[in-house]
Amino acid sequence: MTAPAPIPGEREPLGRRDYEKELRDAGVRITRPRRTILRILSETDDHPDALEIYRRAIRTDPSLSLSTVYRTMKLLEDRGAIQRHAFAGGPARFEQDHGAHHDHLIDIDTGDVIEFTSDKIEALQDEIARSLGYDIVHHRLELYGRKRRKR
Amino acid sequence: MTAPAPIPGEREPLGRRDYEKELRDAGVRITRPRRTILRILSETDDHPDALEIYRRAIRTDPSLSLSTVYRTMKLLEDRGAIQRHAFAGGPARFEQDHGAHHDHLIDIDTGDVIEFTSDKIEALQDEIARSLGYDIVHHRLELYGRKRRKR
DNA sequence: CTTTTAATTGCAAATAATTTGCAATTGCAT
DNA sequence: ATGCAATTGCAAATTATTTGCAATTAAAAG
Repeated sequence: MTAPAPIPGEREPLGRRDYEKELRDAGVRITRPRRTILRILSETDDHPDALEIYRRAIRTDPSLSLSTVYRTMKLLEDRGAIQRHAFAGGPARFEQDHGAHHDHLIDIDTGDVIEFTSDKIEALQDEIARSLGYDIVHHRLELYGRKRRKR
Repeated sequence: MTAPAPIPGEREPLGRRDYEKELRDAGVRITRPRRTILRILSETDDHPDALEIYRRAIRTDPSLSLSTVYRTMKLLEDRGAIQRHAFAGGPARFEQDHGAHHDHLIDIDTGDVIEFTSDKIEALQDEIARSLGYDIVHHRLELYGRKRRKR
């Protein structure tokens, strides 16, 4: 399958990592299910969970199984190709790792996820951890909010 | 594990909240299991999960069941008596709601939880959400770290 | 203090999300 | 093309939590 033509006006990442090549070079076999899943991840801008990835995947390859989705997510996470997020009260959701760290604002009404970054917050986090005698290995900052009503 | 240090001059709840009375006044029946669980929560400074609360509870009342722990946690959460935290990759952990909001630093080696607050971070979060057109309903800030080795 | 009765409980079974054992299949180096 | 270890699909297992239901119990009423 060829990648679909880019939709005019749609946001596209500037430089896209070639995960298929990266993985192959790392000695990972590129199988049909993996190719399918990688394509789905590269085509989406949202943060689908495993079941949603599975649903999209079987449109292309009906024999692909949910366990393979889970196994592949694990593999991709370990290789740094994707990020796993456990938002409040729901299944894990995934997104391609596009390099730049960011935090999330989750719309509690729709489940929509908006990404943001704040160097100031990052700096404050480091400062706090240091003052408590710790080094931060990773962190999780999630804002759960509701769209502000115009008034 | 560590409660936030009381800030001198700042208003703090004088004694502990009397949850038993609060709940009774709210029309909640005070049963043996509930009394047991409330006592366990009030006696601990850590963030136990449901199973751990259950284990501690059956030392007092061996007939108490895990489902009752879960049901009681739900009830207490709804009444604002406890807070539920879903730290990365594990079961929900609970703590009595002692009023003051705080965030958590989790020791990735031991599971220990250190509480902290930062007005600056809170303010920045509000600012970010507002700029994205949202009002924050709640948030989650967790730092996962490792104790700094002296050098 | 007994009666009354609806809330609560314990237990087992159900769910939800994810993982795993295993035999069959497949990528890819030869 | 061939061989074989990696990978897959499927079903069953696990983990965390919830729920249906009959039995029990708190607390209101008498």
